[in-house]
Amino acid sequence: MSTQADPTMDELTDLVFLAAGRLRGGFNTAAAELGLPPAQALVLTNLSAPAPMRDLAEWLSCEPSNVTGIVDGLERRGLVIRRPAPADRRVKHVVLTEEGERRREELLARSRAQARALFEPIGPDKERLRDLLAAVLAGSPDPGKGHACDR
Amino acid sequence: MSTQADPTMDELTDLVFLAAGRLRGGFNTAAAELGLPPAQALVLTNLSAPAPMRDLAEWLSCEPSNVTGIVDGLERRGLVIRRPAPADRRVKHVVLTEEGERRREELLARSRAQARALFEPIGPDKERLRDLLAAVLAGSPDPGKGHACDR
DNA sequence: ATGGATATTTCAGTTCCTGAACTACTCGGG
DNA sequence: CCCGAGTAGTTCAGGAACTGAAATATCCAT
Repeated sequence: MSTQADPTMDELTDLVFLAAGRLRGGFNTAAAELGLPPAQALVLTNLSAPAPMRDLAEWLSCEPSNVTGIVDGLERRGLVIRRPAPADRRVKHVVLTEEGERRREELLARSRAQARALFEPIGPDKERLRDLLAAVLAGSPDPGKGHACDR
Repeated sequence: MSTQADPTMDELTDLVFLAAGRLRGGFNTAAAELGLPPAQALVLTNLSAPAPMRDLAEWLSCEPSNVTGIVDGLERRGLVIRRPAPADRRVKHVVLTEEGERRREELLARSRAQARALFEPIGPDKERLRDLLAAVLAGSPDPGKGHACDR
């Protein structure tokens, strides 16, 4: 296993970060326009259905104690409520309000528009790019601490 | 310009975020092992040569006032000093100390190792992936606020 | 009923980040 | 030479994200 510099590899990591940065920049801008800080907006996108705090923490790759604060913010803004799960009253489901649903749709729409604009240049090669990235990610298991935050 | 859902596009954005998340997770872990918070580690990697605060802010896509705090942290840790530029005494160059240089090398080594591990699965297709991403990024200009932070 | 797990919260402490106001310096024109 | 416009950096107040440890409430198996 060589430890030499690998220019292609370095370019590749830079490009992945740059591409993610563009997407994230667009997402954060869209979130800000809707009056949402990044982490709260990120959680919102993940609420296609009610979800326990625990799942959100796992999805965000962060400590559960952190999720408390983020969901507090969403609750303050009236976009979400906590509903104790009937089956197990320890767990609380985070559920979108009507306003939360609206805000989420708007956020997704804007986010997708950003993505479309970014990937426009390669047009037909979209599938090829997707397959390559999928192969990369299928390769090694998630080592945790991915930290989706600041999408 | 259609506003319909585009499954390929959505997969693509998810994959880019996932890939970036893996890299970032590895980077943050490496940084933590070296006793550095993410943003400070990130700045460290960008100091291949002394740089004015201004340039760092631009590279990070953040406000100059933010860089002050980050560089303060690096200075507290003795990894960096501020040196007024002789040509223009308004600007301060951020310069690595000996220890800073060592820490930077170690950080880069670990970061590159992570990247190698991640991209291993696609082996020979590395170049193809790089070219596709390069094409994507060459397409539209940087709208700013990319926020490289939390690499 | 007891005790060991699990879900969430609370709290203290750090880091990151913005926007506005401020200091220090540069540089061109009168 | 001095003045004013512009630029680099800092300071300050405030918000948001994050961790780790300790506390609370609940579940479940014995």
